[in-house]
Amino acid sequence: MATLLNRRDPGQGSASERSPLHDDVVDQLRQMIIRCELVPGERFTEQKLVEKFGVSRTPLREALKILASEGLVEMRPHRGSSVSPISIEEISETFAVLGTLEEMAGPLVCDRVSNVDIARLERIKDEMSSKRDATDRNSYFELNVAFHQSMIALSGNAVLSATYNQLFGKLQRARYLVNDDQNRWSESAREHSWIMEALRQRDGAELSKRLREHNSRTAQAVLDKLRG
Amino acid sequence: MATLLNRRDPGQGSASERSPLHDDVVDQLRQMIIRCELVPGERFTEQKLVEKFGVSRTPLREALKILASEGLVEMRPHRGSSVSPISIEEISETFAVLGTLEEMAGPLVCDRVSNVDIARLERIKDEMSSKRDATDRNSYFELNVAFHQSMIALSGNAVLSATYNQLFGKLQRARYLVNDDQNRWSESAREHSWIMEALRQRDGAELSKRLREHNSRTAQAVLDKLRG
DNA sequence: ACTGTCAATATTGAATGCAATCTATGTGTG
DNA sequence: CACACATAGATTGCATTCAATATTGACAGT
Repeated sequence: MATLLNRRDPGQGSASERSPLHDDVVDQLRQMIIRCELVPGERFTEQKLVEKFGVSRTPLREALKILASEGLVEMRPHRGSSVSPISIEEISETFAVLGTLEEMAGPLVCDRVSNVDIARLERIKDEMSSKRDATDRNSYFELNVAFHQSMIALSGNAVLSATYNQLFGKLQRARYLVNDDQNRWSESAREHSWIMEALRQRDGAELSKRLREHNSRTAQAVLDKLRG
Repeated sequence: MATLLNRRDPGQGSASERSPLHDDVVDQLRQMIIRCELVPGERFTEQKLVEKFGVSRTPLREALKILASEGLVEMRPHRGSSVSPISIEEISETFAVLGTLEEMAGPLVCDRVSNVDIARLERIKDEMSSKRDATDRNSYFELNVAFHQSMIALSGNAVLSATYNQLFGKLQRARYLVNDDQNRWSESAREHSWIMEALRQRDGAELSKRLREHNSRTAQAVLDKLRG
């Protein structure tokens, strides 16, 4: 059996908190679900997962509970767990809420953002552009997450940020499906530049507008892909 | 959010859909926390809770995990669980996000609401008014939850609704503290009537505005209470 | 007397075993 | 031949046990 126990690096001399076993399982399962290595709707028995991860059922079940609370897994009493199906309706609704949250964030971000923050976002954006070849799909993907979530985090509203991240996570699978579209890819890069421009000028209203535009276009691309 | 789905169905004598043990624990613990019977910040050992609820540690820990994902409980590895402290900052931020979500819901609700829906909301509102004596504080409280959550549910956006409910839940404790203020109570009743009026006229923009106003006033009252 | 270290105890994290429940297969009856 | 029902196997839910970690208190050294 493959026991992949990557404990969080305790190498730092500081009193590092060792992560519980189920955290590893959560991270790995989440990635597998996001990358569609586990087919949406597929039911998995606990036995199978226990063998795959080399842990006992207790931490495994805890992991499933967490993923269920994130909406990636569905658990029905006595009937086992399954990967949540991708619902076009739900994806569409999630994009709508995300758009509203980004719009809310715009002015808040512009009020608080520092030049250092902007530089950091620029770096993420540039790195994203450099990772355009198909080999680095996953890196690009992670950088896109970092870009958007870092942006919203600058609002200073931790609840807003957490809510945003949670909903963003629910879209990851769907985004992943559309992540190989080169046209959308370069279009998205341009939009990121637009967004940064509004941010540099600290124009809250304009930032809101551009974020919403970007959100809307991304939603369109993802939904088209899902339907076609 | 998914916790709202698996409700125990009391009417059916058939044991076809029995709810898991931990659901009861979650419901009871949540109420105790919301009603501040468990002091914020207080740490509880699993042993104590096991004795109190008469279940074993396994379902109890599952319950704690769920409450942790709702933000009512904090769990630190090897250091036990505690009731999340009430942070004024967090309460304030949560109100802000809720206000934005209500604003988003306004037009959606007005586009879809039926006369039957309106009648149901009216009934809730009227019942709320009838429960103004201090003996029925908890009933009033529950009805207020039902009023707001039912309203947002009418948006037809399930993700919006679930997100709203989740954030609303995080505010319950703070609301409970201010729930004995007679002035705010009658003021709130008037605002509910205003809101219903905009709804009956299907004026989405106006509904948004009044929802935000109500949200803002409630936030003010709660935060004043917390600070004073 | 104060502080740092170490052992004893308490408490949580994980694993295993047992009971309850669901699902699938096969049999009998209309 | 279709359908209802019963039984066996599989799977989940819960309880208990074992292991790892944190906390508390005492003791020795400065």
